[in-house]
Amino acid sequence: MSAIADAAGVSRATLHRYFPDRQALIDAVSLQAIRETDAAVSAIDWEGMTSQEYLLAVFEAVIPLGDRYHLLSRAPLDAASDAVRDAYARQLRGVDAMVRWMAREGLLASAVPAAWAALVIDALMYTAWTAVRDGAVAPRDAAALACRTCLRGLSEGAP
Amino acid sequence: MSAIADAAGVSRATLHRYFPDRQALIDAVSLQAIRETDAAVSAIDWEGMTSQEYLLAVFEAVIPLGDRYHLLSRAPLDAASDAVRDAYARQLRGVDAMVRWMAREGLLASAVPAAWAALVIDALMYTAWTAVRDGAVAPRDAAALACRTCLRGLSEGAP
DNA sequence: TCTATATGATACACTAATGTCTCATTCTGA
DNA sequence: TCAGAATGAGACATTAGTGTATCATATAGA
Repeated sequence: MSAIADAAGVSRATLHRYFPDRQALIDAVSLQAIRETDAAVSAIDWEGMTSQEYLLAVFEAVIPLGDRYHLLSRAPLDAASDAVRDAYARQLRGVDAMVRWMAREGLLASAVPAAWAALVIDALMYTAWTAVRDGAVAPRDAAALACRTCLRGLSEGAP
Repeated sequence: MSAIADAAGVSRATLHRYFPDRQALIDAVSLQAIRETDAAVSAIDWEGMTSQEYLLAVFEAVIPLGDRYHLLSRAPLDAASDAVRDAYARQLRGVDAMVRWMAREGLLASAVPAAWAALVIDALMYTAWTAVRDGAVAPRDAAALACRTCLRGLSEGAP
């Protein structure tokens, strides 16, 4: 809390006035992250898109928001408020819906369970962000690389 | 430390006799995890294997060891001892070597940087383990799924 | 059996962090 | 200008956790 107050250029007392305790702050930051992500994804006009194009658009929209989730990944979800848990569950359902769309368009190999596809999409989003952050991949390439890795990785065919 | 001592069926005092402080314990567990992984990977007889077969064998050997790394992922690496940092760097070089082998055999698309390939392999190993742990994927399928996702995801071709 | 070693239980000092409170100061808007 | 609101600085009590030390007991091996 001290470090956060310092980084915000604010005294610790003021921080506690806005967020009574630690968990309230974490909840607020979590909700903010989820809302930003929702907004970025909702802004995509998917009319007339294939699911491939949509997936790429989602990667492009979400990867730059990776820093919102970085610290949050250490915050135990079961300590969060109901609002945060609900919002998070909604996000997961969004990924599932995308996977079902991909499946309808025949982009999922029969050997690939939907649950695995959703996990891979999540994991590659996070990996793409860390790759950009650490300079392993150029920011302009990250979304295309991650999207391509998902699409080919999950689709039918050999190898 | 108290929780660990309890889980080990040992008093906190005894725990401190074996590991003087917290960091010593984390270092010991880290080294153990890395050595177990090294042993599992070294046990693979890669003579006459293609890099594809080798990658599958590595996934099969390493995924069951995921729990060794789970808690460690929260331990800041720069607080670790030199021995741990060295061992970890060696492991990363091992992944790089595997990626170079795959590249020599033409399994890496020209659009896919080696650094991205290494990150994807790492990420999917961890994802496969969590998928098994959470029951999203059957243990016997995990390695094949992750390996397949890597190989197709990183290789040349459309989509 | 006897001795050395390992362990458990417990107490202790110390640190870091959290959350609360008070009071003086600053700023903001009518 | 002036009143109300926001902030900063600092003190305070509380808690959790860490590492150390001590002593009695249990255990194993010669």
